[in-house]
Amino acid sequence: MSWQKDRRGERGYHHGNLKEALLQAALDLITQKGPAGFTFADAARMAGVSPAAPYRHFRDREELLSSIAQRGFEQFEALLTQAWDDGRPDTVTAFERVGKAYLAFARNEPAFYSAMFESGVPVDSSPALMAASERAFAIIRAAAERLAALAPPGMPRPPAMMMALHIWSMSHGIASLFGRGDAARRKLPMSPEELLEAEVLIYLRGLGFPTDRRPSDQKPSRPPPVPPEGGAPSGPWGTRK
Amino acid sequence: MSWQKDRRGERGYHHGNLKEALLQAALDLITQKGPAGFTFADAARMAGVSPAAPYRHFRDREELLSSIAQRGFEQFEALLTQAWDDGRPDTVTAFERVGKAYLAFARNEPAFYSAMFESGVPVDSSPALMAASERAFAIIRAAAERLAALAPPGMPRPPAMMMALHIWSMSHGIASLFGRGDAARRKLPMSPEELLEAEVLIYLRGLGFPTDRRPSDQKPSRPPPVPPEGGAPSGPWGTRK
DNA sequence: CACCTCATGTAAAAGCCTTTAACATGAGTT
DNA sequence: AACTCATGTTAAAGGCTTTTACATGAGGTG
Repeated sequence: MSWQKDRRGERGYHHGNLKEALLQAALDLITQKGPAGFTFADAARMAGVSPAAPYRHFRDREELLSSIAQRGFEQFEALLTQAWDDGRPDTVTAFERVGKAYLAFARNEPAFYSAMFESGVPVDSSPALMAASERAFAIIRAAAERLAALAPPGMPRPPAMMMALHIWSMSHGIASLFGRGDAARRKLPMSPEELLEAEVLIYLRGLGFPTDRRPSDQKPSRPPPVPPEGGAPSGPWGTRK
Repeated sequence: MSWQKDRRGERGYHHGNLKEALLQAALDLITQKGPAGFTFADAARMAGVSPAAPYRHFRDREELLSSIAQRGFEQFEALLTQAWDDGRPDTVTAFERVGKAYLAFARNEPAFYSAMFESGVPVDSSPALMAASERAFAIIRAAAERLAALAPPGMPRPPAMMMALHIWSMSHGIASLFGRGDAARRKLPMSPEELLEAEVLIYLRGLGFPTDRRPSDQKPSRPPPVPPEGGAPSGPWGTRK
């Protein structure tokens, strides 16, 4: 925030930090009007420069969008990394934190999120973007890898890569359909977080994980054949019918 | 196709079927250049009318997009209905057909799909759009309802609505991330269909469904505690490790 | 059949965006 | 002090969107 003109509107011929200012302006605009509504000229205006100035920093409007998407993936990766926390305190807990972080990102950074996934910018539009995207996914993949190692033996077990893609698609599907607090298009009878948590729990149970509550990291000797004796409600969706 | 001008380019002052022509043109344009690249003027040009003509049929560009999205949902609903086929020959088979239909729609009708989900048009932008969207989801919901009724007792069981949302989010997540053959952004080590099928199978197993192969519609008396004796590989992802 | 009228098109114009080209400034270097 | 190159500016071409005023002609009326 310190790049701003010296106090009152003053600013020499040169901006001093136009690239950053443009990225920030674009982000704000996307937040307000969606990735489609954002305009190169608007961003320039917001930064206080002429409409041609941005071309010194970005080949065109799409390159700006792509840069934003790239930064989005970088922040996304940081957030996921932090959520994963290398699997502490236990793999499953950390894993679910990653899912929630995914939703949190979509909700808290809708501008980034839409630049990343809904702006029409192809991931392969730049190698840097592609790389950033892959680094972010690598976190999910690493988490899936660890989780896969815990899967009870004796159960058919998909490759870790596939598990990672499953988790990614669940998170992404929920975030896309119901995720953004503001642009939330559809009404839900529950929070996206609850929805995702339940989905992941059922999925993990399908892989043989015990899911009655926080399981420890020790592999169970067998898959849990039956829910906790007697029929007390379990799982995140309340009482069974 | 019969509305066309009388043979060779001739066309009176009036077009005769401009609204349809515009919708079709827009669809073609979106297919080629994405929902962002499509232009009102382009559609007019393609239909052979002046740039102002479309305004006699659509309030603005967004209303055209919204109309396309609406038709998309209608076709989507029809496709899902057909896939579901009221649960024949058995609920699980039909259910998986619905998932595949979802992916097929995304792949075969990318223009509709992006107008529906990625064009920035909010579902609540028109009551008709909202209604069409809800009718499509209702198919998934109905299928989930039937499936839920089959879930083995003795297992915690989420509401059918939640199951429907889970299935929707899985399908949508995969379709969005990996779905479009052409605009396919990311490489996958398998087809989206395989990915989704595996995901749904694991999910259903998590709900206590037997998934070793086509289960019949009769409820099993107990959840299947252990995979088929002996350890022959099962499930859609090959041998277990 | 002559006449009316209204939906549907056209033309023209205002306003905004994008992008390029030619020119201006001034920060950092020598 | 002089140079130079990155970074801004102005001007202009070309599109798109949207509105306004006007034109056409299809279908209904008497």
